[in-house]
Amino acid sequence: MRLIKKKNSDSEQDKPGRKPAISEQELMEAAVRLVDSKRSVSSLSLREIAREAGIAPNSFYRHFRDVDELAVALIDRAGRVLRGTIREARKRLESDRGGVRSSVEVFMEALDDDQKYLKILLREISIGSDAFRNAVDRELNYFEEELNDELLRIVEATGRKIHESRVVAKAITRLVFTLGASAADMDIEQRNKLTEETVTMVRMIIIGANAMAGRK
Amino acid sequence: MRLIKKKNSDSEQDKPGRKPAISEQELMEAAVRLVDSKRSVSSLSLREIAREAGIAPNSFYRHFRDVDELAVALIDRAGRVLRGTIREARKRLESDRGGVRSSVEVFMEALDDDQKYLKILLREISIGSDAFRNAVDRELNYFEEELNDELLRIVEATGRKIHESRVVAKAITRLVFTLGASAADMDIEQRNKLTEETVTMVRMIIIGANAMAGRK
DNA sequence: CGACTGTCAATACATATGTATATACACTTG
DNA sequence: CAAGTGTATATACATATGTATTGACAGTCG
Repeated sequence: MRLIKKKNSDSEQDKPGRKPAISEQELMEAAVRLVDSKRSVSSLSLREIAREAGIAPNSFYRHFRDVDELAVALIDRAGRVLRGTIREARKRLESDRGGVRSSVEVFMEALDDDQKYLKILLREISIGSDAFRNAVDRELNYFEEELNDELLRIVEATGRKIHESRVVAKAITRLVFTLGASAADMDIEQRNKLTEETVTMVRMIIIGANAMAGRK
Repeated sequence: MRLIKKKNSDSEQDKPGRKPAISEQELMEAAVRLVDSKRSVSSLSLREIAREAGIAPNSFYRHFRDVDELAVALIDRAGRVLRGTIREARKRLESDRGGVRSSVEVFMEALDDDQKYLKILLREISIGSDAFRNAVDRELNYFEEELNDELLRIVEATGRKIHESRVVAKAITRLVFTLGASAADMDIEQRNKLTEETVTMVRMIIIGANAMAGRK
């Protein structure tokens, strides 16, 4: 006998009889709330999410066909957040010296900022449905491509050479993502240490790639 | 009204009234059989595993308290396989030139050899209970340490210097594991390409670390 | 106004899960 | 042989899950 009605006029309303007491957004947030260090999105049950969101189990279907569909939507959202992060990191990468550190820092900070979204993306790489994995893969490749572009730009700008820029981009991407994922549950101190290490690793790769280009 | 009895006299028998129609081994294998590209060990249900193993659900308890306990046992087993792989890779790493490639190859081959075990370890890093994650972490650190030892040995032997060998070991470990995990579901051609890339990446890191040590 | 439409809740059901209890069997040991 | 022990089974139960059905309500449009 619930008579509570909740209006949300902040999103688009186009169709006729439309009165969403809850939005996809809110459902996604409910799911995010349930994802902690030991639970993956795809392991959540429909009823669980509905419960957390305060709606009847069946109402879930009005918004998503599946939990998986919700999950993909989450990844897409995380992707958007990530792109913002990339844009920021790119800016800071312009100069070679010091650029690496602050780029990595941007990424690590993003783990806190838009909090869970990025964490989720990082962690759920290995699990979940095909659709899910594909969504994550898309984001990873996007990151890789962006990084590659940036490397090529730097090469052109500085006149320095680089060996197999695509492989360099891939190595850096995988490393940063992997380490970022494990950083998600760390305290500040540990994370700072990890950030330092990551910076060193990235430098090693870049310097190594330069050296290999030189020798050739 | 099952009267089928299965004897297995191949394992140890110490306690008095002992007649395990099924062994922990077989239970673990049943679980492995159920783990495909989209299912993690920890997502399997007790009943599912029991069904696959051909025993009653309750019989599961005679061997493991939990599915998680089974999972940890699996990781331990994977660890043992991994250590064998490391030992092999180490041998081939002795010489710097060509050693990297064949070491990486050993690792990639191990993905097929003892098949699922390594795959499972690689994939389940991000999911599962704390006990599970700890078990995986232990193996990762072990690998890292071994690699570090080897790097130091090479440094001493060749007189070449290396910058922050621990970080180098960590970078290589994470990279190889991450890429190995994604290689698990690839066809031969793709995997060969990935192996090449991985070799290049590892070389970049080592050369970069050498260069950084030189500059210092 | 009345018809329509999209959103939600309530109820219900078949199925799956973890586990408690009780029991049958086989083997060891005295 | 009788007792004890470990292994396995069958049955049962409370609970959780995905989803089908039905109906209530609020907005929109004619």
